[in-house]
Amino acid sequence: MAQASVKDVARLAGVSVATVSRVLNDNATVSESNRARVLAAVERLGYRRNAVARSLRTDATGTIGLVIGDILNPFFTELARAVEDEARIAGYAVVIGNADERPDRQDDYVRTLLERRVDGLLLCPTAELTPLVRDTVESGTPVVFLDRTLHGLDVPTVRADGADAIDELVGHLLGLGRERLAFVSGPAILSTGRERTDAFACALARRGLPVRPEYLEEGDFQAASGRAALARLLDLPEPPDAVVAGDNLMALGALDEIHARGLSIPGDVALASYDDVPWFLHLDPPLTAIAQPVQELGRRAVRALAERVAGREVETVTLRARLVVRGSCGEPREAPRSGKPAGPRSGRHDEGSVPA
Amino acid sequence: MAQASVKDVARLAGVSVATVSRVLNDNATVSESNRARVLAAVERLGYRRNAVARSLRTDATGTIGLVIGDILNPFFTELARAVEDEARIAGYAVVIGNADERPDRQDDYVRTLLERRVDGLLLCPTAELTPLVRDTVESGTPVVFLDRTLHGLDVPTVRADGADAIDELVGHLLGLGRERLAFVSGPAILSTGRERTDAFACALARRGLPVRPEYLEEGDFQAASGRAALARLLDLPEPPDAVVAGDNLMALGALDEIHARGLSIPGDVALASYDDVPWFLHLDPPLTAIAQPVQELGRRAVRALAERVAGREVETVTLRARLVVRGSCGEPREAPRSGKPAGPRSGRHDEGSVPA
DNA sequence: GCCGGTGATGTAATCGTTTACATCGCTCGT
DNA sequence: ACGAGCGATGTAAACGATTACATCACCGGC
Repeated sequence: MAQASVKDVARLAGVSVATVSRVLNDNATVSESNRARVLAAVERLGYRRNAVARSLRTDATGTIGLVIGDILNPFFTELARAVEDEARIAGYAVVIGNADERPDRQDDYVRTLLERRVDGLLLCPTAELTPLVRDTVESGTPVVFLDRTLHGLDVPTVRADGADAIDELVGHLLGLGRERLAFVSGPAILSTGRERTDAFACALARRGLPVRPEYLEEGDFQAASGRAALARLLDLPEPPDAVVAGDNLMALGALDEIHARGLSIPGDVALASYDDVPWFLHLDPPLTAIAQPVQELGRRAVRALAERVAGREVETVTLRARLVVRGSCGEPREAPRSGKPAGPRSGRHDEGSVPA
Repeated sequence: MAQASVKDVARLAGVSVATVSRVLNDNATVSESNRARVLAAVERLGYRRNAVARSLRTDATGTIGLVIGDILNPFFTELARAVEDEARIAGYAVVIGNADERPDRQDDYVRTLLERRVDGLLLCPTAELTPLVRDTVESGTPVVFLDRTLHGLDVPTVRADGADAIDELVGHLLGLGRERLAFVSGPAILSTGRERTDAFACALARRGLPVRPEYLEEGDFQAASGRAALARLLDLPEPPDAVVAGDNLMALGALDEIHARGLSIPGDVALASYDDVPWFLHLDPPLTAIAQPVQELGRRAVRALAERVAGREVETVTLRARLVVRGSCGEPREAPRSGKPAGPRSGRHDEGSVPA
């Protein structure tokens, strides 16, 4: 079932391939009658333009590569969706790669994406700056970093800054009477890991409070590490009365450990998370979280990349994350949607209820 | 910053382009000395093979297209990840498209994927069979359906059958004393929607129980519809005492409505979901769910597609979903490991292939 | 009536590979 | 010593599009 080519169309329409190409790209004047015949021939043959050949000639594939850190992390998933959406609007197809937080995998993807001549690359760089990434950006390939950045490299980056939100969160916790705040951070080698930790420490320092080192746990942005961190924190002689997780997966792990110990949120310990994911709202109590403007992040990244592809310079974009207060730190201030007032409530903390 | 081409490499190595190509594809005999020089030249120039030109010549892109139903649905996300993983192993890159459950969007993607000459297509077809999809499969393009199927078209499909699991779930609920079981189904036009509903009705019928039409709500696999369905169910003069949601998003909506009314799970109403997602485990109580072998689904789909690309015929693959009992229907049985062989519960997601 | 201009079209080169085929030395068997 | 056979290499033709350039017909102004 050989696909028809321009040649076949040309023959059937009784014109030259040049004319066919012209009507296909309508970038030159073609007589109305010929245009009609070509279109008819295209229709008849079910002709579909071969983007591969076209790309070879035009040196543009209409494709961008997206390499994300961990496809199982809802944050990246949502990001991928946003990128996908905006790319579609901009006329790009997206080839996606999951680095799984491993530099070698990241490089594998970067390599095949370059071989495939993507027009540009959206990269959530892994911890280390690999030689390949350095070469790539230095060779002039359009690259934009997303979510994370890498120092020492002049690459436009689209990211969200959560320092203010973290500060606000710390204020919120202290305002609710919490006194022993702990933070479960991501890996310090990742920009997103370090920044959040710093912001937390800063927020405490700014208020003249000490940063107790035993309240600073380092995880790896995965659920298991969050759980382990919580276990250590709760085993402390003087456990924290509030915990902030550095990302949504570690919050999940934290939640686990807290449940496993039969502790209540926020009664025994307050919990909040960096990253907001849809189902945080459906937890009991709903989780207070710092929401990144994920959609906007994706959009801006694609737009920035498109600019780079067009040869224009772009600035780094820094958006702001914002605090979303729910019930998991105590004293929720959002009034619930009205429904039937609560029926019988069991005395235990684990019954489904929206805070009154 | 023009990329080096085979020609440049050939010149630098003092050989012909044919020789360069031969060492690059090591499919013919090349003298050791020449091979070394070519490799050296490749290194020196930082030569990267142009996959576009290569594809044009070889008529293979090493790329597959994946069009999923809704990228925000964790089920599809996980599926995409599995596909991505397996594709990587098989040496394929994945171009992903999010149909957002809209036939026109699906077709948009199919079209550009075909233009880009993907070697094959993995498709979670939307409700309707569009002419484009029909033409595509009839024209001989390798296509494999994933998760869902479309009647009247001879396309191999990789999917999971949940009928047994649903039957088991119904048994479980009845065993716990629930008497009024409701089901929130997906759209009947989707194979996955209809099948689950049928299985539910069947499970009741098989036990001689009536299927009360007011306990059969139809949603659209989105959270909002789940919530609305629950609202209607709970407003019934005689509301159900157990609800099964047809997918994870509708379960989310259901959860919402139940919480909003201050009802307790499983005290006031039992809740279970088709689809298992990681955080169900972290709800309080953890949600009983039917887990699809998502990883395996993705793997098998890619393998099937690879076979089709290689020109071989493949059979439809039907895996089995399995029930995961947690606490949301009452009487949580922790530690399901040993003891009662009540149901032959395979330990892993990855098991239970059933030929069509 | 001639000539330059203009608009429509065709011819052919080109993008960077792969690969069929031709070529060229060698070696080996007789 | 000679041709067959073989291994290594090169030449050039594809693949299917786009596009610079040439061509051609025709028109109107002088």
